Amino acid sequence: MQTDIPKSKEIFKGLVFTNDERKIIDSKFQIVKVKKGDLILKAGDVVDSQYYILNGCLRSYHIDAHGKEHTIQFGINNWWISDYTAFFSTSKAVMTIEAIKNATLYKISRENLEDLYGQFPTIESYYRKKLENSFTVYQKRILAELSQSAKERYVDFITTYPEIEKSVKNYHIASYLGITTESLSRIRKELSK
Amino acid sequence: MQTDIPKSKEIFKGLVFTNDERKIIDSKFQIVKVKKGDLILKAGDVVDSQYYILNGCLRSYHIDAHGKEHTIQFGINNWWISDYTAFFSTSKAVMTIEAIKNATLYKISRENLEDLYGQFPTIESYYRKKLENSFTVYQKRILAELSQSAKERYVDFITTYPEIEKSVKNYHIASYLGITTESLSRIRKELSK
DNA sequence: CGAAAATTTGACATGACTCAACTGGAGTGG
DNA sequence: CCACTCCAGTTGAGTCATGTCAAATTTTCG
Repeated sequence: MQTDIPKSKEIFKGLVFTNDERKIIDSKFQIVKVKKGDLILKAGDVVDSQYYILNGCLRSYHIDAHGKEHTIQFGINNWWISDYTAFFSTSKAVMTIEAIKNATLYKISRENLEDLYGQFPTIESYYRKKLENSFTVYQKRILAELSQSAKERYVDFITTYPEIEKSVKNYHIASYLGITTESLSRIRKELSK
Repeated sequence: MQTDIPKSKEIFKGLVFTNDERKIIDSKFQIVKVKKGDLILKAGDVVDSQYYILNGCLRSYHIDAHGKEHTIQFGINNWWISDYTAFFSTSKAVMTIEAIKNATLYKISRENLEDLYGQFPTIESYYRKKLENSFTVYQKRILAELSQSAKERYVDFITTYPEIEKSVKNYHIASYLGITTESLSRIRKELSK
């Protein structure tokens, strides 16, 4: 039975709960299995959930005015993914989230999450830390875009996220770095020397 | 007397407190006056405070490996400023914060802030919202850097932040947009036609 | 195996950078 | 009140990184 899987042990690894507490927490999450190519969220959708990634690989991307895709985030084991901008402001999604590989997710709604915040302060501070971390990661990315060449950013990417590199296509990486696949190809050729 | 200024009325405009509560809150903030050119934080410093800007204008910037400055944030009336990456992780500052104009700030230490969190849940959620907003702003900026030309980003900047444009030099804006002053000058010439 | 998808390559275009020189204004001091 | 300096902004010429478009090649996978 799916409901017997102790999701809280996966998700909140550092936190301590009693068995009864774990039952409550686990009941707030819903297992979602997606296949490669599936979209779990489309631009324009109402966003009322976020997703913990048990396994698999996903990416969230934005399609700009010229129809080009820009990857904002990849997600693998143990990461979270959603359109947070829309999730926070209860506005419509500007991002699309796609499974790059088959994946198993634990979905939680805003409502259930707020329930957990109320009952478990440690969960609220877990999410706060997560948000603070994401903020820091975003700031680093802004600085990287302002100060580094495409080549430097690519090298940083593959050294920082070797696990992600294994799971995604080069054109996904290009769309994360903000360059064309052709440019990425030339950078890779340069580096292989 | 400085301590009689009701800081909480400025800072937490939407929130309701009793007079006694306001006294407690106000006591956690310290008034700091800075002159144009002053640095309130330098890269390498320990960061244990954040600042509410009552008036004036500041910017936070990072100096990269080639010695170039990249402005991460401007701050004017009613905004907050700090090196949040360092503040959150209690690590050393990577940002420098400079007063662009004389300014009056309300400073709060991490310790005092955590006190307030404990006593006033509405303050904790005020800061959560603030963080969520900043996250959203950063995401927009990442997407702008990935998908827009320097000219488009400049136009966005001056329409989104007309108040800031008034207070800062063009070379500050250039360092925010990630372009040289020469390029910005050419963009402005183009637009003036 | 064969078709579709992903990547690479080539030729050329372009936006932004670099460096150096110049302009115009805002003080400042003789 | 002029000469001087400093600072911000502008302009010009040449360069470079990355983009565009088209075609060739390689990889993936049904």
